[in-house]
Formats: sequence, C-alpha cells, structure tokens
Amino acid sequence: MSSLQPVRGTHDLMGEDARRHRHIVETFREVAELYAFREIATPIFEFTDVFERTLGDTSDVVTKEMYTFVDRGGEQLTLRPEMTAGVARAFISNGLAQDLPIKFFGHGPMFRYERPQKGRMRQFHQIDAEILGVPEPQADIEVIALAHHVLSALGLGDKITLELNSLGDVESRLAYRARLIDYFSAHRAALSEDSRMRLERNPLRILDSKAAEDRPIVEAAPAIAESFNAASREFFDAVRRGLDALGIGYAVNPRLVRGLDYYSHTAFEFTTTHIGAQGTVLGGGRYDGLIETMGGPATAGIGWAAGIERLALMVTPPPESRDLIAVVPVGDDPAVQAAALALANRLRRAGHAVDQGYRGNVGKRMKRADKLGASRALILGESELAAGIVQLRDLATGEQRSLPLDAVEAAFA
RNA sequence: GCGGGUGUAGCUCAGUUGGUUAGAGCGCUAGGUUGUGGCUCUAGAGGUCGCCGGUUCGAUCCCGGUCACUCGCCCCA
Repeated sequence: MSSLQPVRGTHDLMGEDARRHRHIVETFREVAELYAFREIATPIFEFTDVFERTLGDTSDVVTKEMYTFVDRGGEQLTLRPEMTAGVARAFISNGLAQDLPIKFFGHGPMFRYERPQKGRMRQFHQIDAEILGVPEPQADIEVIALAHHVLSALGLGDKITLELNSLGDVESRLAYRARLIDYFSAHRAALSEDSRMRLERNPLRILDSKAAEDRPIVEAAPAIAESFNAASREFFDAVRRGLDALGIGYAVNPRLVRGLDYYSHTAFEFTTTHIGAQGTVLGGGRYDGLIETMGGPATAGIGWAAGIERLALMVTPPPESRDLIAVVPVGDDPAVQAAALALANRLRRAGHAVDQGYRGNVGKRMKRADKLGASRALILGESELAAGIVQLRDLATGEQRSLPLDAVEAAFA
C-alpha cells in the first residue's frame, strides 16, 4: 500500500464511478431545463461570514464541520458546506432582485469535516435547485416536482419515499418552539444526554431523535400543526393539494425538521432504506428570511440539494458507449507514420473518436485496440500507402477489406 | 466527537498454532506468431504482510499505540 494516501474522506473518481456521477449530473441538467431553471456555478469558497450568518451559529455544520482558513491576504474563508448560502450571496452581489422570480440549478463539490461513512464524505457533491422571489406555495410544489422528476428519471422511483412537513411561518415556528421548550423541560430528566443538549440549542431536533429513552416523550409531544396560525395552515394545505394534483405521493412526517436554521414553512426529504445509515438522499425547504438576514432585500426562497454520492450508490449507470476507431500504422517507416497521423487527424476532425497507439508492432496495437473496445481498426503499412489504400478490419466479426485512403470518411459517414 | 469490525501484490482474497525463499486467481509485461486483436501455451515483473513501538533467540502472526477503510451513534445530502 502506498504511503501517498488521499485526504481522509476524499475519493478519486474514475471509470464507472465517474460515469455514475456524470449520469446523475447530466440527467439533472436535462430535467432542470424542462422546468426552465438556469444554471449557476458559484465559487467553492466564500467569506466565512456568508455561512456563519446564514446557517445559524448553533448548527453542527457551522460549529464543528466547516473547513475554514485564513488566506495569504488575511481573509477568513470557508470551503462551502452547502450551496444555498452561496447562491443567496450571488443573488445579492449581482443585484438579481431586478429579475425575480428566478430559478437556479447547479452542482459541485461541498466540504464538511465529518467522520466518513458510507454515503458520507468530507468532500462530497451535490445537485441543487433554488427558486427565489416566489412566496406562493406554487414554488414549493414546482421544486418538489422537479426533485421527484429527477429521481424518477434516474430510475429511483420505487426506492425512495417523500416525507413532508411544514415548520410554519416565523410566528408559528417561534410559538411552537416555545411550547416545545416548555414541554421538554418538564421531561428534562428523562431525556437522553444528546437531547438535553438539543434542548438548549435546537429543541426541534429532539423530535427526530433516535434514542430509545426519548421516543415515548417525543410521541406525546405537542404537534407542530397545533401551533400553526391560519396562514401557515393554508400554505401547507396548498402545497399538499398541488402534490396531490401532480400525483406525487408523500407521507406527512410531523417530526421532520431541517438541520440548518434558515428554514420555514415547507420542509421535505426524499429518503431510502437502500444505502445504510444515510437515509436522506435529497432534502430541502423554504427559506424566506435568508436573503434579508444576509443584508439583501426581503426575498422568498425555496430549494433543495441531493447528494450525488448517495444517488450514485443506487443508480444504474448507462453502459459506456462510444464508437471508437483504432488507427494502426505498420512498421516505423516515416512516411507511413505521417500518413497514419494524418488519417487519424482527418477522422477526428470529421467527428470520429480515434485512438492511435504510440508504440509497438501490429500485434501490440491490435491488442490495445481490442482492449479499448474499438469497433474497427484501420491498418496502414508501406504496401497500402503505395497503393493508396488502407485495410479496414471489423473487430467484432474479423472481416477485413481494403478501402481507398481518401474514401475513409465516406465509408464512416 | 463516541463504540464495533478490518488492513497481506494494481484488484479480489488465501496463509503462517511465532521460524529461514509469503501464495492463488484476475490484471500487467515479454515470448510462441519479426504485418493482425479476442482464445490458448510458456516465462517474467510486482510485497518494507498499513505505520511506530513492545514482548521474544526470532514478529506478517502475540501485545500497545497510531493511521486508514468500514459499520453504527451523532449530524446531514
């Protein structure tokens, strides 16, 4: 084993793994364009402040998972742990409030200092979709429909379920939070150690605790819907009616909460039981207060992100398909070498994939052509060159015939 | 950050109750075929047995630590 190891939690992508990633990103791009989303690519690092201000100063991501460093100019920078904050920052930086509503999709690497596990890397990749400037539930519906469409286009329709909840608007959520603190404080002694911690920092998180001792207490906890005001209730109902109209099945999970602080109203996750402990494959929600928090104009927002590595664990990648032609020069006569080079160049310019081996006799080069999966070989030696022809060999059938050198493109058209 | 499992060739894995030259299959290289791939036959290269330390006459094997991977917790996509 080499002493040159990759950084913990990072991974080299090659061969089939690379194809899986590309398949996911390309499928996402195709579907997102059907929904009239436009691509955005923001920097993979931002001023640390961009994330600290938006993700909440009690969230695990901010308090212990960020890759933060000081650059040579003395700036505090952070490798992005998620995409939404960067998109929101770009929205403000570029004055996009003029163009509302706006729909963005993007993808790329994210970084979190976590203990690596199946489907959990320190550098991981997400696909991401955001709608800005639409306070109506139509945006929630569209964004969930897009997620659902992407997952089914990836062939995962029967492996995932949609869980849905509403956190209510800010007023409702604060009211609920207060009720929860009252309730859980009364049961404080019986709670797990983790949950006692959560009581201080993020009481909503106790709701999705897996600790056995928490479960009966959580079961009897007040439901969030009881704290909804009329507007919150109507908003959630509208989202559900929209999903029903689209025939998108979901399960309301009143204990579904989001880890980052900027969410309100709709929260949703697509989950699976197929990839071990990491059940969430795609998660998102509404973040109406985020852009204002960052110093921009009050702007509604909703979006989601999905982990490409997690999707890749479930996806069947399309087979590698390419029609490759091998150009095989015979011998080391300079005129032959030059003619082979020119032939390969002509074919590439005409849009054909061509491999020309760098060395070896005909046997070696044919072997390489076979290994690369070439469908045909063009064999060119001194006698062919003198006659102005080339041998065309079909590598699947073994049939071989000669062809005028200047008729090759026509034969492949 | 916490708990369990695993580290032997490029890959998948044997093996040594502690003993001198650590194996297989696949892959790779070369040759049988100096102008023809797949199949086949032959030969070869490739390992500080993850790393550091301890016990021992002797450690890849036992013990401790460490690093990495992995499963779960936490968290999240």
